[in-house]
Amino acid sequence: MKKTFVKRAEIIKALAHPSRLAIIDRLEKGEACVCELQKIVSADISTVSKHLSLMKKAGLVEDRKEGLWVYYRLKVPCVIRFFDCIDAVAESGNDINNQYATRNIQCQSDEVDVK
Amino acid sequence: MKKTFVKRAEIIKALAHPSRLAIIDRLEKGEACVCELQKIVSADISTVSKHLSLMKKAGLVEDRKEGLWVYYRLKVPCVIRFFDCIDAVAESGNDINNQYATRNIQCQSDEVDVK
DNA sequence: AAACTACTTGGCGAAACAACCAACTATTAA
DNA sequence: TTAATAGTTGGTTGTTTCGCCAAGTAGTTT
Repeated sequence: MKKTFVKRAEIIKALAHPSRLAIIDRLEKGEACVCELQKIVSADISTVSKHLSLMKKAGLVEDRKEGLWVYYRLKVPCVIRFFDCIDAVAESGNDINNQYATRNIQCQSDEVDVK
Repeated sequence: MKKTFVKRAEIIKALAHPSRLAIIDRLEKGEACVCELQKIVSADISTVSKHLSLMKKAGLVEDRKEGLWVYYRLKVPCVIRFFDCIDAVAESGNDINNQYATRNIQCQSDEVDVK
């Protein structure tokens, strides 16, 4: 398995959780302390902390300590842009006549499977 | 937890595996039968089949049967574009002095250059 | 100093995931 | 009809992930 795919999967896995996506969504607006993020995902603070250290390890966020608080922020904000595409996947879920004129596949769209 | 995040996580999870990323990479070039994809990921064909049905369930791919073969293709090709960003995360991984001026958001880091 | 707050880490049980093998369906070929 | 090929599905086993609790660290306040 090519190393690139392993590395990519590692990072994508760090995105693949509702709470972590909610955290990222919040961080798009700027940095936040763990205590604030906890309120957003409403889980135990230790759980939130683990989500954050996982994302930090993956390179998605960085942190900064100030007094009693630890502030997290997005490290590579481009991830946000991706959600439009992900939402498009979600949308296409029920769309049977979904044609992607884009190069993609020279598929005969009459073969679209019916669920 | 907002429903959007759950749905997004479901789709992103379907991307979060090296073999599945390798498959998507291949499908960018056009549809392929399971037998071809198996060669690429070199796993048992049943394993590959399960990866595919998982991605199909998530709405990432569609299939088409022809004779003895089942051809899979990307359903929403935009996912491919995301990998540039993911690779940027990978690149930034060891960069300790990666400052996004606190607010990090307005930064044009979307332009972060890869490879 | 002790008490308090914000956070991290270790550990545990439950659930989800991954990969294989075996058995099955479906189509084609002999 | 029998055999062969392509793929899917069920079952098992081992691994990873998740979320909580309990305990620990590190600053802050009194």
